[in-house]
Amino acid sequence: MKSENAVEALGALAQDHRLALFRLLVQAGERGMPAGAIADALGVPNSSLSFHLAQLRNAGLILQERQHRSLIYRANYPAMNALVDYLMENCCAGADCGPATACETPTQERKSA
Amino acid sequence: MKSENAVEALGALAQDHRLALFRLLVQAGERGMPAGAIADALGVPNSSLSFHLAQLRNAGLILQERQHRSLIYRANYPAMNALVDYLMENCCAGADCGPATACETPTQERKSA
DNA sequence: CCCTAATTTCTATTTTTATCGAAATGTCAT
DNA sequence: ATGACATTTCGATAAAAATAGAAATTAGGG
Repeated sequence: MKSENAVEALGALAQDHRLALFRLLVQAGERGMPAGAIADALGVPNSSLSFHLAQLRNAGLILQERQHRSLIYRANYPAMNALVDYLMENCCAGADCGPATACETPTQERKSA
Repeated sequence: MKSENAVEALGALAQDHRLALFRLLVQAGERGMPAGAIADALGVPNSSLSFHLAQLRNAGLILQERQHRSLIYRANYPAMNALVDYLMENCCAGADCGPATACETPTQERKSA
């Protein structure tokens, strides 16, 4: 992961509404949520929510998919993992300090886990 | 961890110089680094560095300690872990997706690990 | 004590970000 | 095609953050 991407991702998360939004999607899992339901859950006007969704999407932290009339958003777990790994890279000057996190979901299911 | 703290911490990390600075300290380990050495490593003017150090410190991500004439800064690993845990809390709608990260160092060494 | 070194605070300027109403877009149902 | 719904884009305003020089602070060495 490049520094620029990490800064962008962190910046996307560094805001009340967006942090709440991202965590909502993280907790919602692979199924995701439509924009309208998110707006209701957060109590943010549509236009504002749309702005924040775009920020998170630009940062690569969430994914968008159309389903009928709604746009469904879901967390990009690999991106989240990459960000956390970047933050903790080469942690602790070589001291043994536990494995890096990973959040694997059925759809992703690579070799590991 | 409260939402406010998380936003503050993420905001502190969402900036080129500060992200580089934090990662530098994360990698430096418990020994930490004096402000001057950090300024050299990052090529940032003292006054700017001081500003950024204060941001990270306010966010609780780094710790300060005086040693002779220098101020030594080091990463606050528990704070980093708490932030990551907050981000990933109740991840994946109950799907099994690996344990939360932890970065433990000799000085911290609590019950776990 | 005084001098030097390390770092921070002050101040002013520029750049970036958040907010939300109103209008535009795109999608489906009839 | 027409109407209704879900969501985004536009535009203007208000608020927050980054930058760096110069002055002030703090601690140690002689």
